[in-house]
Amino acid sequence: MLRLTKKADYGLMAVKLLAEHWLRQPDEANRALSAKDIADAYHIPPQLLAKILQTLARTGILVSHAGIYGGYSLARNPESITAFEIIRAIDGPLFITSCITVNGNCDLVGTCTIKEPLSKVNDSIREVLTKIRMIDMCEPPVGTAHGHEKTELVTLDTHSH
Amino acid sequence: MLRLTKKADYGLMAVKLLAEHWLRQPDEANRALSAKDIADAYHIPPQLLAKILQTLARTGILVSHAGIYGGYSLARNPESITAFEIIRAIDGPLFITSCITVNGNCDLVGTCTIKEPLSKVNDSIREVLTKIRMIDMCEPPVGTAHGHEKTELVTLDTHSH
DNA sequence: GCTCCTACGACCACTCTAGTCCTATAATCA
DNA sequence: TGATTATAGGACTAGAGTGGTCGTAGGAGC
Repeated sequence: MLRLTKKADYGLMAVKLLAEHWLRQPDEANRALSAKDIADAYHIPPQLLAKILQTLARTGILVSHAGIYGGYSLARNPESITAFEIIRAIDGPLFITSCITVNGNCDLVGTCTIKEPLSKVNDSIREVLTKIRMIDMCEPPVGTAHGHEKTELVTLDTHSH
Repeated sequence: MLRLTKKADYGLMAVKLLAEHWLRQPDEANRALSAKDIADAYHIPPQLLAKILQTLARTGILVSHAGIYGGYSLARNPESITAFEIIRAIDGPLFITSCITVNGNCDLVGTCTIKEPLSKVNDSIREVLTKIRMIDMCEPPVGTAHGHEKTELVTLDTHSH
């Protein structure tokens, strides 16, 4: 239950990578990564990721640059971009129940009695997601200093199966 | 995004009604309501609700009584039943990302970098839902006293768009 | 034995998700 | 100018999940 779509997952991963790239590139010029670069890094279908990045660009979270050496980069610095923004841009507005919709419609107008208690859950989730800034999701040790390997990012999948 | 299924909605509404019924019926005998009673009260498809209630009975949240004057009633008192239990019984376990699954599987094993930050979101949501007890969702003033209107619950849809 | 209820498997229409394909357009470089 | 590399976005599709129905079996009370 309550699963995000894969698109939102992909979007978060992409923006996280762009944020890390941003932190490693002090000059504004080289901050762009192409959709294909990001897709390759995570083994995501490139065309699908491209669409997601386009959506994020349309929302103003990313900026796009067409042409050779083009790609996507953050529109703002990664401190001001929250997980909530990204998820909402991709998956649409947050409504935990079928009752609560953009215009307040409900199939069960008048008979639904759980709308009010669950709208608090709504708010809580939004709050939690808003507190997660992209900079918080980046790898802490700044990277370039001591032979930062990409594979180091993979630390917590010690699962079987 | 992050919407519960209608089944979970229905389940919550049903258990809420059963909880209120429980509070109004001091004697254990008359605490059961049939699936049809509840479905009629909320204009929910009766057969669908029946399945939901069966699921909740199988999970131990409700107890069922076949035969005439049968139906469903709470298996425990409404203070000890949480929204989380009900939702999980109906919609399955809580995993916000496609990455986090029951056995830790991930399509993107090794490349997914957002699993760890989002598992905290997972925990937060679980905590919020666990704090909501069914008794908290019941109408406070015992209801029958002063012409209690259902429509009063609908208060927070002042959205445009 | 009749009636009212739960129990449950099978089935179906519909929507959403994830992904592909194709064409158009913009920017850079030789 | 033309080739290349990139974004932009519409059309489409297989498959999964959701919401709901139908039919049948069986338990309980009168």
